Amino acid sequence: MARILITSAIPYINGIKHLGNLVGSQLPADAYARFMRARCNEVMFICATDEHGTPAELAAAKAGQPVAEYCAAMWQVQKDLSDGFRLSFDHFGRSSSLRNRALTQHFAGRLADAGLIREVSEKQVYSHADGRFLPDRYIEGTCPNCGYDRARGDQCENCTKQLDPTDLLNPHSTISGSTDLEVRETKHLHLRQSAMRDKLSTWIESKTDWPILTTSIAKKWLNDGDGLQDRGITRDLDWGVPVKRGDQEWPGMEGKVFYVWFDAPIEYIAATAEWADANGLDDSAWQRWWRTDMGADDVRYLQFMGKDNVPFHTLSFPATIMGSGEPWKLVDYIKSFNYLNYDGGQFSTSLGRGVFMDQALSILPADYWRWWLLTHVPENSDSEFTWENFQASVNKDLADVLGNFVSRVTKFCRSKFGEVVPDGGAYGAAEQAVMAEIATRLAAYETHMELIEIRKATAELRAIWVAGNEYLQVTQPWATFKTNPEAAAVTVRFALNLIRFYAVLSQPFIPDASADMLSAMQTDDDAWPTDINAALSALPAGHAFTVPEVMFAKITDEAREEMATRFAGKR
RNA sequence: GGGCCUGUAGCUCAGUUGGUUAGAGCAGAGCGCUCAUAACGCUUUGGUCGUAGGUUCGAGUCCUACCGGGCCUACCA
Repeated sequence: MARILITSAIPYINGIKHLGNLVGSQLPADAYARFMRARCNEVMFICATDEHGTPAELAAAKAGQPVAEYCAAMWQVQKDLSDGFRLSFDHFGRSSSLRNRALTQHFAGRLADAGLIREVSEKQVYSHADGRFLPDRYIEGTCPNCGYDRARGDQCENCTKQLDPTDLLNPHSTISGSTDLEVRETKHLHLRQSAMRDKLSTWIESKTDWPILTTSIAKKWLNDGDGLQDRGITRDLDWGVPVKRGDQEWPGMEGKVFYVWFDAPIEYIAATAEWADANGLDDSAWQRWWRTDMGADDVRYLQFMGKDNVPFHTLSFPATIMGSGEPWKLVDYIKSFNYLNYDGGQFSTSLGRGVFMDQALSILPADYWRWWLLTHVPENSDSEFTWENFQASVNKDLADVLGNFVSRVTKFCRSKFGEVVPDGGAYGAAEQAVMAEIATRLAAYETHMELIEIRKATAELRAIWVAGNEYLQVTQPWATFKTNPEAAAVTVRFALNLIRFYAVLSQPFIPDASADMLSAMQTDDDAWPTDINAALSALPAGHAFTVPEVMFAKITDEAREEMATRFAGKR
């Protein structure tokens, strides 16, 4: 039994996430966590909301709520949705927790003690009307290079020239529209990532088994231009972790907070501490996952994230961990994902384009979405959601191949033998042949999951379902029942056992359907199979079962067309 | 501008260190079955592997150029 720590990138607090966000980290992480638990490993699966930063403050203002109140409400919304999608986090934390506040301040203090923090005086744009400093992209004006009148302070979208806010002609705040802006001197802390460049580079170079997507992004940042740059880790905001040096005040930093990207990854650790607190456990309970001097030396730690998160997880956060000089657990494997597009374009939160998590659950059960998303997870390149593909995939795989298998077997048995596993005869050549095929495919499925090749694993699982239908075609119990009822009994007994077996193997991907199958088979034996023969004999003759309701209703053409229209844009 | 990823059947994708006739699922065609959600099974039609060169006994795989798609480029997170 291994100990496996899994973290999913933490979703930002300002609204409901779309399916592209879900499939880019939380969902594949969940399938992996479920698989690893099923294999009897000790798993700690952590997620949280990322609550700090300017967008949260603005979203709260727009909602007319204090930011803390807004975040608390949105945390509950996101928590309910993650429950709705059956995301099996051991804890779903909040980056605004006191645990994270203390840990973030602790890390900053350690980094300062190690000489890895320097104070930098820089010029920032202050908006009097908004009463705040403005991040570069919240300032718009006319591009001095091309004359485009909606160029942002960080870059002109029209000519792609990189800009400073002070370069813009006629700059104004995108929040209030005010032109009453002023450049002010302000002091900030920078993390001296450049001082750790060689150490980080050596570490990344050693990770030869990581996805190319992960390492190529890290190497780009390490080697581009003058190499890895220092990074500001504080902001002039109200909402965030107050800047402190450990538990001491930090002279000159009064009223400032840490930058979200500094405290967000630390929340992985803090959320595990929150988990311990919530379960009435002491500090050693979470430290054994995170401190290599307190039991975490045998932990395997995996992170799941979209590609946009890679620089922070391969460089900034490791710099924080390494720079602390304390024995914190470093990540062992980073699985990164490309993007999911929506029907020829991108999902867009601002335009309301695509399907959002709350809408998805209001239309169809979680398993439908989980199955489609996990069979199309963008592991190698961006992938695309279309309603036609979704309908075809779900109807064929879930309704026809799996659902109908359960239906035909249980209904046939009920009509010929009653609602009990039939007695008589013994498994023969046909059953052995199926078990041989399944054993091969199960091994492939397990290997793919261990390597986090989710798509390939789903393909094997589907093939295992198909094997059940092939088996029925070969043995034809509806025919043998007329001449040799005992042969039909063997077939049905084996097929009923396949249903339980499918429930166990399918659980990482479609947990609700899996539970329904177990319930219909009236068993709670969900042990992962090690001996195929034994696993397919778990339900003995005489064992009672029930015929389940239709497990997966099909998506009709009319419903598909209606949904395609409804989600085309403007939420 | 720079960097990275990507282009394989109508669609979605596999193709391990270059090695016989390039695979799967869906869609299409034909046949079979009738227990089942008009479900299932079998067979089968589709590809000069983005284009043009090159290396090699041999290239989907390696190199170069070009074309198309995408991402990143450090103050959104």
